[in-house]
Amino acid sequence: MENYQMFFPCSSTGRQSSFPISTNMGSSNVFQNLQGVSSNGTFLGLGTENLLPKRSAEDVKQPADHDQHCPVSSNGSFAGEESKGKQGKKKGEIKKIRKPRYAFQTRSQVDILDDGYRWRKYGQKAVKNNKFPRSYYRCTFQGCCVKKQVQRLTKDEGIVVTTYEGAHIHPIEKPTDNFELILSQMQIYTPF
DNA sequence: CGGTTTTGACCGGCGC
DNA sequence: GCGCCGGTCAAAACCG
Repeated sequence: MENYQMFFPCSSTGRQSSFPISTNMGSSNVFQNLQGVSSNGTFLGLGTENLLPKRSAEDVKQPADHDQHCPVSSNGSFAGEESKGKQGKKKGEIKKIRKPRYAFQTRSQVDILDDGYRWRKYGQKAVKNNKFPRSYYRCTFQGCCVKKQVQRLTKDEGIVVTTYEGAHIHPIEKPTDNFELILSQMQIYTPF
């Protein structure tokens, strides 16, 4: 892996903090950060807000008390119980609760950034106004339903946009290289 | 042989 | 109601 440049939208404080992690910080790289990337309607509602229909905004009493109500069976085919009727529109009281999503841009040659977790790809879609497909990944740890999607920008194909959804319920399984170090430094520099 | 990727189908939300 | 679109499913292929 080479040099990373990450931009974190931290809207909890109202502003957004961005700091590059790079070996060539000197180069002028002023990327629009994620909440502005929606110019083509590709990425919407990023940040710490829940992507909920606005009418159910008051129903969101439990933001993240127990994230792991995702039924993950052992062999990857999650939601295995409940029969498998996909069209059966199972009991409707459990609404689809969107977890907050966090995204950052990375300048990298490769799409797959080794962040220490193990991911399984479960989908890939072509997106409008973008010649690169978007890949959908899910954390393979049992009970952990963190998802991420990876997409390369058309405007600058050296940039990979990674969007995380949810929080891991387990430590990093495969601490590789210095990414853990980078993460620790990020916590140090984070202004809260 | 078990886990992962691929890929077309399917589903729900939303705008018209 | 219909069609578009983003997201997910799941079976088959792939791979170690």
